[in-house]
Parts: sequence; C-alpha cells; structure tokens
Amino acid sequence: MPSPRARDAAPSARASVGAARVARSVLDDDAFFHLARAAAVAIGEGNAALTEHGLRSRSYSVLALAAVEPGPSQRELAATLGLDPSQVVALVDDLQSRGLVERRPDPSDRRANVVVATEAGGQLLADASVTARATVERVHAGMNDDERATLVRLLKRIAFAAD
Amino acid sequence: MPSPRARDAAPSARASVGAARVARSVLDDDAFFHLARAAAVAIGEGNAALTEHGLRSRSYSVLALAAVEPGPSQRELAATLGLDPSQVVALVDDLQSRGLVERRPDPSDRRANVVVATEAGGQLLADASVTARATVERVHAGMNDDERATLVRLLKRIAFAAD
DNA sequence: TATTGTTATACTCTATAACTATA
DNA sequence: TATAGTTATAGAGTATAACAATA
Repeated sequence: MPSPRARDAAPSARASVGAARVARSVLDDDAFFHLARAAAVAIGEGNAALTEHGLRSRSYSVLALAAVEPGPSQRELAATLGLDPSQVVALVDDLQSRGLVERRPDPSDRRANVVVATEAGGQLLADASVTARATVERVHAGMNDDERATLVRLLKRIAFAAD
Repeated sequence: MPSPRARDAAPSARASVGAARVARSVLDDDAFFHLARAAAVAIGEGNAALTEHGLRSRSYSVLALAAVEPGPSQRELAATLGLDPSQVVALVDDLQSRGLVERRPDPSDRRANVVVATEAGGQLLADASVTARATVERVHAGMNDDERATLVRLLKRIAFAAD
C-alpha cells in the first residue's frame, strides 16, 4: 500500500540529478555519504515491497532472526539490530499480536524471553523473503553475483566488524 | 560532544553479538539488511565526529554541495540528497544563520535560490572533511584502498543508478 | 550490585499536504 | 497549469532515563 501520491520530488528515490555535483564535491569518495544514500534507497524500496506482507524492514529483520532456533532474547535482538532494547518491545509486541512470533520464558533465566517465530510467522517469512530478494535484484540491476557478494562482504565488515 | 552515557546497549554501535545468528537467517546474503546496518553505524559515527564542527551528516552534505560553484538550487539539493524540499529549508536556514552558506537569488529564475558556501563555510568544510575522512578510515580499519573504492563504486550504483 | 524487559519522554527524521510567488 | 520555496503536521525512528523482577 504505497502512498497515493504523485511522487514529484520523491524523497527516498534514487537521484540521477546531482551525481555530477557530488562528483565535484568532497563527497565524491566519501564512503559514509554513499552508504547513507544507498541505505535510504534500500530501506525505502524494502519498506514499499514488504508492506504487501504487512511488514517493514525492521519487523522483517526481527522475524528473520526469531526464525533461527532456538530463538534470540530481546536483548540479543537489540544488539544484533543496533536498536535500543526499548524499541524491540514495540516490534515484538506488533509481531506477537499478529501471531507471527511468541515470547517464551527462557528456562535458564526467568528474567529473559526467548522470541520464536510461529508456524504462521515462518510461512510469512518465507513469502516475504522471496519478495525481498526480488526487490534487491531489481534495485541491483546490472550488478553481477560477484559484485553483489563483494558488496555484502564489505558491508558486513562495517556493520559487524568482521569479514 | 557525544552523550555522557554509559553506552551499555549502545544503539548505533557495531554489533559483534548476533553475527552468527544473522549468518543462519535469511538475512545472511541480504544486501539491503547489511546496507541498513552499515549505514546506521556510518551515520552514527559520522554525526558523533562532526559535532566537533557543529555539523551533522546532513548539514555536512549540504555544505559540501553548496561549495561546488555555481551553487545548487534547493530543489537540486533535495533531489541529490533524497530529501523532500521542505527538509532542505531547515537545513539551509541553520547553515545560513551561522554564516556558512548564503541564499542568492537565481538571476535566471526569480523563484529559485542558489545556495552557495561562504568563505567561512568553505573553511569549515575543509576542516570537517579532514575529520570525516579520518572517521571513515577508522571505521574501515582493515579495508584497503582497492576495497574501499570498490565499495563506493557499488554504492553509487544503488544510490545514483550509475557506475 | 547488575541485568532483562518494560514504560515514558523528547528529539530527529520521514512523509504529505497546502500555500505564495513566480514561470 | 506547473514549479521553487515555504510552512505545517503527523508518523516513524533514535536516544535517554527510570523502574520492577530477577540474577
């Protein structure tokens, strides 16, 4: 359900206008600038594509991590996604209210919850991941498998301080 | 001036915790997910580093583009940065109030402004860009020049639909 | 004394609509 | 009729603080 708007100066859209000026500025070789711009495009495209499944980039990521046995704690979700634990509460609340994940008491620590995907959550994730892959494919048009793998590998180093 | 907080579960910090779970989830080869995570790290680190110059990632980018003669219109700034024109107003207002950029009437179109960096703005940009480069360097620790250039090249394709 | 999940709040960022002055 | 800049506002995301239950 994207917006019913004309999208004149569409915010999260790809720019083709200012590339020449960027190239003449100090931003030309600035990895952070290009990272931020590319991510804005990715999140925008991702959100638009995932609404068809009632998800957004964030909730998709939570669901994806909750689908890995034996299920993360909310604390781990926060650390992995770079969020504050208080933000995870709302995300899990939403997914739980729709029957996509469950909070199970951690048997080894009664303070903690283990967040696990339900059968329905797993099915939705399977569908949504197909959409997600297709969206990446479309936005990456012209990038071959080698380049895509290289991109992900380099991004992981920044995001997770690892190769 | 970063926050005076303990940073227990520091939000925009690099995750080293959940990498193993990510690797076992559908997010493992998801370029969008890693793009979003890496950008969050980059924007966070960038903002923290640039506050020393009274700038943030956004205002730094505006200043950088305004420093390229003959200066962009606000419309062009919006398109290049993927922002709505209404957001550019506040960014330019802030920089102008601090004497870093000027709004000059476009001689060929009385509706439009041309945003140009002042002498002070140019000097601040020069200082800030040194900080920015050092920050990228630090976060990219372990990435060689080739890899960094490859990363930027691939990000440009996503951000600007070009190579 | 420290940690997990939670609630609350303020601030930034994003998205949309509408107005004005020009073209 | 369309476009540049502006104002306004609501929603999403980010950042901090504090509290109850548990370790």
